Amino acid sequence: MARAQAREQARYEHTCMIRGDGGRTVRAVLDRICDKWTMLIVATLDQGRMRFTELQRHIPGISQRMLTLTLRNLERDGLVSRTAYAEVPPRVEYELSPLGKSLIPPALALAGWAIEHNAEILASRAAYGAKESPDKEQSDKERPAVEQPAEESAQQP
Amino acid sequence: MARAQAREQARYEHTCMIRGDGGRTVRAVLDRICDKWTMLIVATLDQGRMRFTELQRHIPGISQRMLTLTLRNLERDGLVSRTAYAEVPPRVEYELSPLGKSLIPPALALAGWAIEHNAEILASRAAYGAKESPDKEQSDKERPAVEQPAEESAQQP
DNA sequence: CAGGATCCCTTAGGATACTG
DNA sequence: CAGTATCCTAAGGGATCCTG
Repeated sequence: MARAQAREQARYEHTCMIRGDGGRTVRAVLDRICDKWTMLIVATLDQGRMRFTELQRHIPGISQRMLTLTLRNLERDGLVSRTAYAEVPPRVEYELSPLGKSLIPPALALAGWAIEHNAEILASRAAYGAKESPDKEQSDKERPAVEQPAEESAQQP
Repeated sequence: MARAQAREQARYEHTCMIRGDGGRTVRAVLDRICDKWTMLIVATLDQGRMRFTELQRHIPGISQRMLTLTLRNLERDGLVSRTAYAEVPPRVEYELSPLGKSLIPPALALAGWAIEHNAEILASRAAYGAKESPDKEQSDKERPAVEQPAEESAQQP
């Protein structure tokens, strides 16, 4: 399995990323930022410091395992700071560090792009699905993608 | 396994992303953009139209399977356009669509952030590793992360 | 409450071989 | 050359149970 290692190396070594630096930096950051939850947590914490359970409630789909894990990584990278109060019912609060906050603007840039071009993407996918497989119209379930779930009623059960 | 579905739904439904829209759009885009190769391909194609093999050479670690797959997704989402020439040795060229190009600036924003704050992150991780587990100093291999592989000699074999 | 420890399953993605 | 088809592994991540 040294092969895999080599590949990873190559990915880092090579200079084919958003030009600006070699690209490894960017690659690394993306790897870090792009797991299922990091961005969500950062975005949520951007609304203010919060404690564990609170976070969990603000981020619907997350499991406490993943919350813990991701928070740990963020803490370790210096994006969020963790403060534990030595109280009887334990209380721990998380908060975006300045570094963490600095991630928000670029993130917003991406968000902006997403919002702005969402429709085009949807259209493109529709077109693509239509022309490529007109018969096998099970083109749904292919990928949840960007389609709004038709906000039935935003009320929770 | 309807549970998993429910979770996914929740993730999309909920309004806790980079505020601006509900967040589902962003969530979706991130999901789409953040796999291992999408950004790399987009960045590479930003340097000009390219054919399959060329791309493969420009993106070291990628397998042709992943190249194909990711390209297909990008094409389908309208980020890249594919042109096949009916020639004897088949030739296919890929190129960023306007939509695809529009992704570059926000991507650069993120890249900029990465480059700018790389050092801080590294420092934080070093500090974290040092204080949390001073004995088990196998803190390497934890994550390749952002550390430059000490560009031994950028010459390929 | 805030998490650590386990178990387990799904999936991204690499390796390899085959075709038009 | 530009893929498609298979097979298979590592790992991301969910569910659960347990504790200070």
